[in-house]
Formats: sequence, C-alpha cells, structure tokens
Amino acid sequence: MTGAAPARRTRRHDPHRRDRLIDAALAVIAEHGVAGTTHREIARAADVPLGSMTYHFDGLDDILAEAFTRHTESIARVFDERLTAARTRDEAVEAVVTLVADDLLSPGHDLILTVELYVAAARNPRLKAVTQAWMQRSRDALVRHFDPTTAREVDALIEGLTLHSALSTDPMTPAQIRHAIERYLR
Amino acid sequence: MTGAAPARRTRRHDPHRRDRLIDAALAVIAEHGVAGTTHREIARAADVPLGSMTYHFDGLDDILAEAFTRHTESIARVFDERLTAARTRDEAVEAVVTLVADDLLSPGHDLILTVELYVAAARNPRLKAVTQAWMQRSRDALVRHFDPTTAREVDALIEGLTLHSALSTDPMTPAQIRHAIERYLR
DNA sequence: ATTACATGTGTACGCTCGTACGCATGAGCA
DNA sequence: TGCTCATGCGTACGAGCGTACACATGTAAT
Repeated sequence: MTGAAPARRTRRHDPHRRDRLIDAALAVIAEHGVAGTTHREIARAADVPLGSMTYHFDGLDDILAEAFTRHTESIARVFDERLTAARTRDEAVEAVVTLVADDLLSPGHDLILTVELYVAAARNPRLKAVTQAWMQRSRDALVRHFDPTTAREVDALIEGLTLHSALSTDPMTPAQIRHAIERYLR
Repeated sequence: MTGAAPARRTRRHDPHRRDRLIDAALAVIAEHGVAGTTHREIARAADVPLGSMTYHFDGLDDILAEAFTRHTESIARVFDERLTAARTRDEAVEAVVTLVADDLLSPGHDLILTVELYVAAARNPRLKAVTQAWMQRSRDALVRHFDPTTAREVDALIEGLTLHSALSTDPMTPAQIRHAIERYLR
C-alpha cells in the first residue's frame, strides 16, 4: 500500500516532457533556490512521477546546466538583438538603458536566477562555462558600439545595478538606472 | 563500538569555542558554499564534536547569521575607517579605489562569501537584515564625501566590479578597477 | 570538601535526498 | 496484426542531514 491511490492519470506519450521539465526546474530554482532544488520538487512542479527524472536527465547537475543554459540564452538573445539593431552610439546607449531598466528589472524577470547561477557556478565547472559564455556574449555585443575598456566597465556597472536592485528593499527606479548608465556612457 | 577510538582528546574547558565555531563556519561557507555547510562540516573544521553545535547555537540559521554578521562587520569597519580618514574628495576617491582594488580583491579576501550571502539573504529574513545593514553602512560612509545619488551609483559600481572579478577567469587588474572608479568619480 | 551548574560529548531518531532498477505500456514499424 | 523498444512509472536502498537528549565532567561558589 502506497497510500491513497494517486489519481491514476494515464499520461503516457508526453512528447515535450523534457522541455517542460527544464521550465519546471527554472521555476523551482527561482522559488526555492538551487539549494532547494531537488528531483522530487521539479517532478512535483511539472506533475510528473519521480522516476521520470532519472530517465530524462543524467543527474541534478545535468538539469541545472540545461535550465541555466536556457535562461541565459534567452537573455543573451534579446541583448544581442537590441544592440545589433542600434545604428549610432546614442542608440546603443538607449538600448542598454532600456535593457536594464525595462527588461532585467521588470517584475516578470526573475533576477534572483542570475545570482543563483553565479553562486552555483563558483563550484560547478559546467555552470561556470555557462556563465562565462554568457558574459562573453554580452561583452561582445557591447564591443560593437564601445571600446573594449568601456564595454567591460559598463558590463560590470550593469551587473552591480541589477544585483543591487534585486536585493534592496528600496530598488532603484528606472529613472535612476538611466541616470547611472548615461552618466557613465555619455 | 563506534569505530576506531577517535583520539581521546580531553579538550574540556574551551573558552573561545563559540568564536572558533563562527570562524570555522565562515571557512566552511567559503569552501563549500552555504548549501554545503552543515553542522557536521563545521564541527569537523573546528575539530569539535557534533553535539557541541547544538549547545552553542539554536540551529543552522543561527550560525549562518552570526558568521555573516562577523564577516560583513569586519569589512564595514575598514570601509568606515578609510572614508572617515579621508579629508578631501580626492582622498575619498583614492580610499574607494584602494578598498576595492587592494582589499576586496586581495587573494586572502573571500569574495565568494559576499555572493553566498546575497543568495542566502534572498530567502532568509535574518540574513536579509544583515545584508541591508551592511549596504546601508557602506552607503552612509560614501555619503560623507559624495552626494546621495553618486553614492548609490558608485556603490552599485563597486558591487559589479567585485562580483565580476570574483567570477571571471580573467579578473580585472587593480589598474582596471582604478580606471573604472576614477572615470566615474572624477 | 561539597555542591550546583555551565559546558562538553556521544549517540540515536526520523526525515529527505539522489539514484537505481524492474516492470508496464503504447507508438511505430514490418 | 504482431513485435519491439523507447518511454513512462513505482518503489526501494543507502547515505547524510538536523536535532534532541541523556550522560559526563570540570569550575567556581560555598
């Protein structure tokens, strides 16, 4: 006896299960942190039996790597597109401001995921690679409009502004973000 | 039988044990992360029996809070002193540069502890209070020499610079740090 | 010297975890 | 139709965890 019969679903044939599991993993990380992310928690979030985790992934590290890869790539893509579209330096500055103030700090965007990635990457080589690929990509995008030194510095500034806002009870307003970036770039 | 007799120390009467445990906790956090920090790991690091943890602390949260409080206060103290000693704005800029380039980024300084604190604080109210007290204190120190907007912005910049350096395989040099800060403040 | 109590120590309990693995099942192909 | 195997499912196992708690011991007050 395993307890009350668990609502016998007959959910065979679930083609995008792997994808759904990766999304569920991101949701769990955002809610409970990497430390609170377990096979069981992800399975519960995706409404899938525990045994399914072993089948689709090689282990927890595997899931984390796939989840964070998806997360960073979706950010990097937007970053790339906006900066590629910019034609002048002023447009590039505007693109950066918009990205940070409107996208990274928008309520729907789970800023905490980024910090979680950083910490996890400190001790997980695979996640470190994910982090670095991402940093490289955003710096490459910046270098198209700014000299390498400026690109690196503004990259760090963006990091600090978002992190600061993510953790403060009194987050910076979009106007303050704009002021800080423009002060640096104009 | 518990296994090989564990080197019968007679270590009774250990007056600063609590202090040593807090230091050991910081060492364990730096090495294994908050997620890998357990009573047993700290006890091992301090060479103390497991039972001692229960006696000296109310739980793991209690230890973490005390450890991070010690960590942030030791940084804040230096920050305060240096900025209080500065008499002119130029001296204040110099103090900030030195703090970041020489202290925060020095090899002995465990930068990763800061990031660990941030992540842990996101889900632990007590640690959130520790983080905010620290941020407030460093901003107060900056406000003695810079206007509030500048103080807040440079605070974020420092955050980004140190974080960036902590995670990159190609960390910024002290000269690059100096360049970034001076560009912003002069 | 006796006592009281703060401190130190060892161990046990119940829990959750990652992972392995045997069995079930149904989709796609011959 | 019948076969086959990728996929799905349930459960079990051993390990490590936080915590509680009974007992030991040394200090300091009387």
